[in-house]
Amino acid sequence: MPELPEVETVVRGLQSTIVGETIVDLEIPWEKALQPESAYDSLIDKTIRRVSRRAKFIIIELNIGALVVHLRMTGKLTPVFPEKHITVILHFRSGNALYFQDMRKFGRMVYTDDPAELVEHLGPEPLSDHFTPQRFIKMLQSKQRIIKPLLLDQSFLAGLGNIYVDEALFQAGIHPQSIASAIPGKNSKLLHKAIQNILSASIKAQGTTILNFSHGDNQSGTYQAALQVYGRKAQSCLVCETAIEKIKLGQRGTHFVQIVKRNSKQIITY
DNA sequence: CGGCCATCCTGCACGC
DNA sequence: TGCGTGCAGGATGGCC
Repeated sequence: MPELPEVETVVRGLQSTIVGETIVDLEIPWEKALQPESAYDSLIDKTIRRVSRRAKFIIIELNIGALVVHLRMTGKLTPVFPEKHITVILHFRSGNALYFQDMRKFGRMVYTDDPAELVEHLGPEPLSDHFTPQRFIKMLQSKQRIIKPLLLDQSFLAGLGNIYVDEALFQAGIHPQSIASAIPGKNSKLLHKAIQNILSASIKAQGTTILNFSHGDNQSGTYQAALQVYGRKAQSCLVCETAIEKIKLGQRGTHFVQIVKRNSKQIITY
């Protein structure tokens, strides 16, 4: 499922393929995927000026307004014709096209005059200069919530999903059920560093590809090879050989190990 | 405010 | 082989 690094990878691809294209027609095989209803008319004859990202949202700026896209679980934006699960097609004057493909149909495209409004509820970007360790420590200190669901809350911190949250907590040696405000500053700082390191490394690897759906020359990332705990239930921890546990936390599969013995590092519940 | 649940969807793994 | 069931999950919204 696309999280920040995967969306960043998609955006970089789009920047070199669709900027400058003018939309001349649309096909909408799955009506719900494009909103509002008036979007069809709004998009005709619009030219793509720039493509950017805010957390997991893709912002396709047009000469008037913008198309804000969220891929959710299984959405993909590709210039290559996908055989199945197409929800929206943008046809360009050049003859090229952009296909919105989404097996589970959760993804959405929204045309808006004011894209900023659609992303104003989001917390800080984890890789921005504004997201300092000091700020993160303060953010955690003010929350009595369980750390894992808190990190998944996009209004708290924007861009992390289930995979990278499990990985970051493991790397920082913090139990996913810890109460945020009880985590010592020193460990919050480690978590901040883990979040940034993991996201940066994953962007470099062009993201994580967990589910590859048979055929499809999808541009797949390689970060899955670097995952330490996600999807490794009952396998042994790569640091200490303890079996990785999987529990349900806030309705999400959650992977962790109780104790990491080597380096005398321990997964601690605060 | 936080916790919990349902909703949206489909494909796949599983048991029989 | 094929059927039924459960599970996966990002975001939102309703309820307590």
